[in-house]
Amino acid sequence: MARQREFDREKALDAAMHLFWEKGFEAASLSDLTSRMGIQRPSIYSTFGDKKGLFEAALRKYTSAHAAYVRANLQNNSSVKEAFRAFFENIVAKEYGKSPNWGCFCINSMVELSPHDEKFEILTREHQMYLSVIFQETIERGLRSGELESGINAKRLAQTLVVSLIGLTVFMKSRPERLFVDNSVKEILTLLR
Amino acid sequence: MARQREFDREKALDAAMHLFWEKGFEAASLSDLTSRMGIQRPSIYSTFGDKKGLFEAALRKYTSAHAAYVRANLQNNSSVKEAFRAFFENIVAKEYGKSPNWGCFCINSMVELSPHDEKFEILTREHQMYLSVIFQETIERGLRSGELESGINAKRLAQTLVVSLIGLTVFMKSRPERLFVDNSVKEILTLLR
DNA sequence: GTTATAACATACTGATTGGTATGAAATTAT
DNA sequence: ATAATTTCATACCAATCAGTATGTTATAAC
Repeated sequence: MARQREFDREKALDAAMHLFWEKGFEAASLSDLTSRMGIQRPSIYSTFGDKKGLFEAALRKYTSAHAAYVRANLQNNSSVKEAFRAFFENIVAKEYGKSPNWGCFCINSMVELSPHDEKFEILTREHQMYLSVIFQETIERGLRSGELESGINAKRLAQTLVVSLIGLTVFMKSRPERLFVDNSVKEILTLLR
Repeated sequence: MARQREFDREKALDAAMHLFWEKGFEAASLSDLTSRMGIQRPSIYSTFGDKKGLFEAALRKYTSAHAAYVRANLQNNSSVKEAFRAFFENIVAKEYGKSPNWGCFCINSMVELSPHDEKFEILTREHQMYLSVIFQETIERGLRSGELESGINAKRLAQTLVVSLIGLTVFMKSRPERLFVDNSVKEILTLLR
């Protein structure tokens, strides 16, 4: 018994996600958002509450898609070492393919908002914890199959790979020589022995 | 033949540095800055040009102090392995000591500004390159003394430690369980064999 | 003491910020 | 068709933004 919505909520949210990803929370203005989302200001407020609410919805959309991407990538390959190698090299290749490099929306948000807003501190941390679990399960698969040495501490190594991934992603935002990054990936992967 | 400046340029710059460190470039307003620096708006503009100029001066002050800190820390210890262990553990302990955790000003700036401003892309990248050189020199000292295995690639390992340090610093902003970070540090340090 | 110069504090600028009030248009139940 | 309801576009709000114009105050050269 009312007028039907004219815009696609998910498409609009996707546009907001990309803008926040590029610019961060502060630098993305409502004017930017309305033009990129293709909707008017009151539609944003009625649908997402306020700017922070929209940001949170966008970040949640990103993290769930990102987790699915990581999971699919690591399950893709029967060899665990090869899976991690391809995963890291893909990320490097992808980031060097586009210019400029916006990095990871979740990591960007961790840097910008975590110390100022507990909600985002938790949200961004939990995503990294989730990635760590995916990594750990993959490593444990390699232990079971005998591909990895039994002396490996799966949890500890998974945590280290998460930290390394964050470091790589952030550092690539400053566009260092690719050799620097490639070297680091090689060295990190030696931990999978 | 003119009135003398009433404020201490370095003290004012130091206050600006800490505000930008906490809030980032966008979120730190001129009103914030004037009140924290203890000077008036025109003094900022006459001394530092504009907001970006002030930010750049603050970041340069930070990076040079940070580089000196890192250098001093690693030269402090005759054992290279011990020096890196103490260095990483100090950083972790320091970050967990204070709440909230503002991370590293240079890394924060890399995330916020590098993709949007080439000047800061270069400035932040060069600082990481400089840290990498310090790390490399320290590793080479360990190779010469025989403390480290001769098979180690000093440059590659130094680059990896830089990436790991970035990852740790960023991740700690989300205040993960300390065990997570401690585990990562232990695992990373196994690369120094 | 006079004059030139630079730093000072105050107050202001136009533009932009996040957020909202208002009324028209559209849809469905009755 | 009418009434009820929700979305829409437009226009607006006070507050804040980065940056500056202006006039006063202090200093140094002469």
